[in-house]
Amino acid sequence: MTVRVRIAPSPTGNLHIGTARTAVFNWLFARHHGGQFILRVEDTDTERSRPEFTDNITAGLEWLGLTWDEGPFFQSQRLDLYRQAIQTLLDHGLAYRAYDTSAELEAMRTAQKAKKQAPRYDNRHRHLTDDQQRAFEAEGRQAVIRFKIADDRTVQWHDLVRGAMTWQGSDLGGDMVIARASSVDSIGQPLYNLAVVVDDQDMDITHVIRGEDHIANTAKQILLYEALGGTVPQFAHTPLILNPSGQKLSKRDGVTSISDFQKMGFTAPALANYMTLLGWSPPDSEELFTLEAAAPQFSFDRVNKAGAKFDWDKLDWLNSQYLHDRPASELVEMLVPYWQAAGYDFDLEVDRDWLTVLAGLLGPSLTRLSDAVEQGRFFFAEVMDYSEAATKQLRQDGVAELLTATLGQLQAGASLESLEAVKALVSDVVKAQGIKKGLMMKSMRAALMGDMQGPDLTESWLILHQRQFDLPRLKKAVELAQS
RNA sequence: GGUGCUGUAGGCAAAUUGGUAAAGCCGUCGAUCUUUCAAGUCGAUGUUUGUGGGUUCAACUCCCAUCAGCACUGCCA
Repeated sequence: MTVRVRIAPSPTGNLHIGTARTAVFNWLFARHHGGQFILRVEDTDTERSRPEFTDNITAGLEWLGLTWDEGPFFQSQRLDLYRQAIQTLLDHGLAYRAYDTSAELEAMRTAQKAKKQAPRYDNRHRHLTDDQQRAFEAEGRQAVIRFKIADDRTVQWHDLVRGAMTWQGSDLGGDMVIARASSVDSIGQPLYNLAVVVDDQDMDITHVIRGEDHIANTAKQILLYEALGGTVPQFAHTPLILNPSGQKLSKRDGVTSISDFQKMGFTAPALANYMTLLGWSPPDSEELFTLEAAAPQFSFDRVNKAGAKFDWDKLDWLNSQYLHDRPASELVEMLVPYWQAAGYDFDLEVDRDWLTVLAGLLGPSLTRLSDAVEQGRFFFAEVMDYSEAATKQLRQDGVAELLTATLGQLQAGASLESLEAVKALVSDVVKAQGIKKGLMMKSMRAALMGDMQGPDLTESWLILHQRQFDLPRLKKAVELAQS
């Protein structure tokens, strides 16, 4: 039997990192076993589901490289299937209509809480007589459909991550609602637990891999599988991703959606790599890998049981590792959108080579792609402001002369076609002025960059020279040095 | 309140069936390289596996108790 797994996001928000990590594990497991990875959009909640979220989710999965083999399927298009299943349960006496109003249910729960009892449906409508039913209908009440859960039933399964799991029927909250309220001659909107089981069965899902917040649902779903006469898949409940205080990472924790990470300048391979490391550890302890490389090694034996706190430092480090490895030609493609968004002045067509060199210069010092905005800022404008430290440097003894001499060479048409030429010019000035190279370099850094730190000076100078920004900057620096 | 799950250094984690705990990574600190920053390289730092018992020659691994955290407890998914 081939492995078939699925990711079943609900389009009630953008692709969340928790969902994405679950998708990663599913994808890895499918790839490892040469199985299929299916995308199913769980949009049975028509109130909260939105098409733009579906778009965000599919785009995010694609961006991460989590390509699916089948789908996307939409639950909203499969309602007949669910209604048939519900009808079957009704016909077999495994489900029934309950006429409780929300006020009645609320009153029941508050009473239970007051008595320090666990809130649960007390199955009060499980054995309604025909007369009672007609009476409720006469009142104009609608009915939900509840699936019977026997209190004395014990549900057990072997979880691929957690091992033996046991759940008592009485702890499942009473007979569960599987269809929303509707008039008695119809079946209302099917609910999550029912739809999931029908779909997983219909799609021949062999392994259900999801977050551990679904453990209680699993017990309920197993009962539904049995009632519907299908084989029960295997389950793997993965640990949750936690915030710094140890709670399930949620929207309240700030950045949690994949598209946000993307905007912030994280690369897909680094993010995917990091998500894989959250809860799983590779057998060879090599922590830098692609999803493709991880797949052959992936198994639930090495998935941790405890939740994992999200760590920005490590994500940053992973991202920087990917960035430092990228060739300039590849890097420039990733950086250009950020420079464009920042409104920097360049023409992609004519400046491509120049931009590529710049990307190569900045690459090794980038942590996030967005860092290229700040780090690249002064390459895109003819002149810039001078920092305090730079100004101080420019006003040191001998600096005005040194800059004037350099300026003179440039104006005399000194050619700066290569790094060697720049270096030659530097040593010429150093020799002629009888100064230390350090003073020359620091002063030129101050003059050209307006700051005392930044990327390699020689390379930066060459890049600036290609845009003819070095001359005006030098002029301005001389003025500053003499003031 | 109930049920379930989890508990190894600041974070992620490793440790085949009990057999020298903390490998590896991030972080932090330092050194080094360099015109600077970052990167890189090298080195240092963390201390007994939530706690208390028990079984055993031997326990992170097994048993009991206890504490804490988290998750779930919807006509959301």
